[in-house]
Amino acid sequence: MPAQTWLTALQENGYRLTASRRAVVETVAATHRALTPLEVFDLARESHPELGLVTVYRTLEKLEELHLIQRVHQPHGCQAFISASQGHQHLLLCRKCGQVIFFDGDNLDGLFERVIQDSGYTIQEHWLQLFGLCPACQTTP
Amino acid sequence: MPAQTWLTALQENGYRLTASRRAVVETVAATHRALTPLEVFDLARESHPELGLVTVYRTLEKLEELHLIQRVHQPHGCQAFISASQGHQHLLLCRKCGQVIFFDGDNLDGLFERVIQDSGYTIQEHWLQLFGLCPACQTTP
DNA sequence: ATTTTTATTGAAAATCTTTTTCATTGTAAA
DNA sequence: TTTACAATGAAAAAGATTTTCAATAAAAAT
Repeated sequence: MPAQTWLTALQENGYRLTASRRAVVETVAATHRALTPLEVFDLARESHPELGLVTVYRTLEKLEELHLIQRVHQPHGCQAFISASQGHQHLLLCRKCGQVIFFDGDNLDGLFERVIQDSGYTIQEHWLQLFGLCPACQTTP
Repeated sequence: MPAQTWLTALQENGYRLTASRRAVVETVAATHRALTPLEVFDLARESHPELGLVTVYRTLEKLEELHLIQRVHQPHGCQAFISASQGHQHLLLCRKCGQVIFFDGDNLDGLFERVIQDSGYTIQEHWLQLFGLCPACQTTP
């Protein structure tokens, strides 16, 4: 949502502010579902037709590096991105419309503890994603 | 591990038993880390040099369809597969050597319940993956 | 304001991965 | 055996992503 925040973040990290980047950022920030690079390209070109696909790839790369967006993994593919508003969050995706909502799962610690005990592994990172139907898509068949 | 079981499963589902399929199945069944199609190809060709990459793709597709293998999602890519021994399981991956172990997380139900309440979504499926270091890789820097 | 420096851009080409096509081969059923 | 047709591998096609490069534009220096 906060397109301006992202632009500022890019600038603060030594990246220049360009019309192309602005178009990409505004597109991703305004969309509440995961978008592939090609989808970003098509949407962003509506407001900035000169945009090149390469720039979309490069901008998404930087946004991911700054943790402003995160990759969404789905059975069909894993090249879609969505705004990663606040820190580490888990995803709940609607299988029909693609709408994504975030939630945090604080109570995973007990499980992790058990797995660490049993396996001898150290745990550095985790992914949790749920798939289902959003309220709207439950009613429309 | 049970290469023969997989071959039987393929046969029972109307697929023919060929030397190429055997080579792919044995390779995946014998490996305890996720393999990409290309890695399967290279490994399987050691014992069956006539194997074509296309057949690897096609065989992996069938094994996945029969739930004998499952896709492993990692930051670097999501085209790797690993044996899916028993039903739905969660993954714990070593970031250094790639070794994968499975665990089940029965106590996620409370979390799911809360998310269902809060979001209004129905939940059909979930993915949980942990990343860390296996005991061996913790000591070798 | 103007100039200078240099990151960024988009088009085209190159790379990689995956899928399709198709004539040939090999498996399983008759 | 013979027959039917699923499965194969090579080559081509299709897609996705990355690299190259000359031109451009943003920010810094003047």
